[in-house]
Amino acid sequence: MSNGAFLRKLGVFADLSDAEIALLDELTGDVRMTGAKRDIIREGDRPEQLHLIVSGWAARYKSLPGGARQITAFLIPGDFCDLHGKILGRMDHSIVALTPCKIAWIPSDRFDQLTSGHPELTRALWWGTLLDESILRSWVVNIGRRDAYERIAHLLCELHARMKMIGLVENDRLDLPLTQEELADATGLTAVHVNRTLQRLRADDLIQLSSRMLTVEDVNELRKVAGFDPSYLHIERRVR
Amino acid sequence: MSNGAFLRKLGVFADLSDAEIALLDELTGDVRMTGAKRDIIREGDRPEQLHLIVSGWAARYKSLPGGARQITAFLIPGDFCDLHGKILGRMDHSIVALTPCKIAWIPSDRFDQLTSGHPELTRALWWGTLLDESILRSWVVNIGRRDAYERIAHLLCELHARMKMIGLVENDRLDLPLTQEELADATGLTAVHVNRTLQRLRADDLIQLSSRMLTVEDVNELRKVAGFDPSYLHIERRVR
DNA sequence: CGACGCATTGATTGGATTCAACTAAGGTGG
DNA sequence: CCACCTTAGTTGAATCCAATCAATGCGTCG
Repeated sequence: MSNGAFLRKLGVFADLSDAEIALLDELTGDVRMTGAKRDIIREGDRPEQLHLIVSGWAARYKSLPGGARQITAFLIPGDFCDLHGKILGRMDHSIVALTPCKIAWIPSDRFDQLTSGHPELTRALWWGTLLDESILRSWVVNIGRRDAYERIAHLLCELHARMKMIGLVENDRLDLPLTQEELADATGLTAVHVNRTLQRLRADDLIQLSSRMLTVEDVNELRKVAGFDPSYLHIERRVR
Repeated sequence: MSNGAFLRKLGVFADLSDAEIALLDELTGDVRMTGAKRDIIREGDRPEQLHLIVSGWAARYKSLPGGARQITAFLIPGDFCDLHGKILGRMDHSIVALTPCKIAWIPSDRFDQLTSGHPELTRALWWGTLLDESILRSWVVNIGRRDAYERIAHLLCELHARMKMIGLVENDRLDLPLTQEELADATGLTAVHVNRTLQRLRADDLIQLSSRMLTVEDVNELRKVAGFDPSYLHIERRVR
């Protein structure tokens, strides 16, 4: 199934009926490839299509006048690119593919039909955007109040947990196709400092990271130094 | 009208019918006072009531083991405290009243009725949470990639624009009842450095700030140094 | 009036940036 | 198949922005 990650993610929140699952499945019929380093969506766009990551990594980012860039989210399979763009009317940031990506294109009017007729499904999608918001809050805390060492540790914990949620972690080992520059733009650091900090994390036997594969050597210890509490990811099945 | 700010804010997005406005109006019947420095909601709560700020200022925040605190949002009249808590099931952060606040308590089941029967209203509320998310993204950029001077300038621009949206700015003058420590916890700086930076902003004739009143002396110049682009606040009426 | 919260100022320290050079790996084309 | 080029990662030295530590001013409220 092409959008398995998506259904798996929504499934954490909602008990969707077979009919609703069929509807979602039908949405993701039009899947296209995007090359690495290509913008998927640009700031200012008024989305007529919704985009859902089926495979690969992407990032939301904003560019500043001086040339600096800040990444505000990493997108992995099952994540929507532009649900908020659809509802707010205009994208206030851009999204770039970090690796080659498979992306499902969903016609905007399909989405409108869906949300006007299926309140439970609407809530499930809403839930998804609120999870994004929750992650964003953790980023503010991370960048605002943690030093580089804790900060990178925390980001790695997040990505480890999220990848696990969609079934892409085995033995605490996962694909992490991010350059040090991209990690820097996400954590508000420089690539040089990210490099030195990763070396410390490796020297302290917390992680292994090379050729785009991350192994978390000691999950508990990494979470401890990061001050990572996974509850903000709302992974446990909600009582309803 | 007690919840004028709220309706004004939603009105930016949605053309609500008189019936829908009446529904919202009825929701906000139970208004209570909360004293300054009191927590309105605590991390871990499972909201049975929704809270809407009617008057006063509040802040979302997370506390870190070391005692540090990061504020992730300022809440002003018309803002919901815990919509996401309702949908996600559990609050992943706390909310504190920064001034005495009037807060509308909304029974949770009322909200469920509302969202299951009124898709247009649901979308309007969803829109509100997506606006929060958009502001959060700008905070990540702000803290991640701007220096203290630009950073505080940007925050002041945001608060100026948001207060204007709900009609609480006159002649670029507004109530800003935040201590320098609270500004520090929001910007990822220390109170000492906030103090020095505010002095620079005053010396450069960009702002006046004393005894909880902010006057923006030169909006254009302040926005320029901050790199502030208000479009992320989605203030302009959406084409629908 | 005394105490407390908040703002202010000075001196010092330190984490992260900047600038620059260099290595390693991978891809391409002659 | 190797010379060439590009991209990503690594290392060192100097610099700087913001943090830290500490003391003082000041207003206001019980």
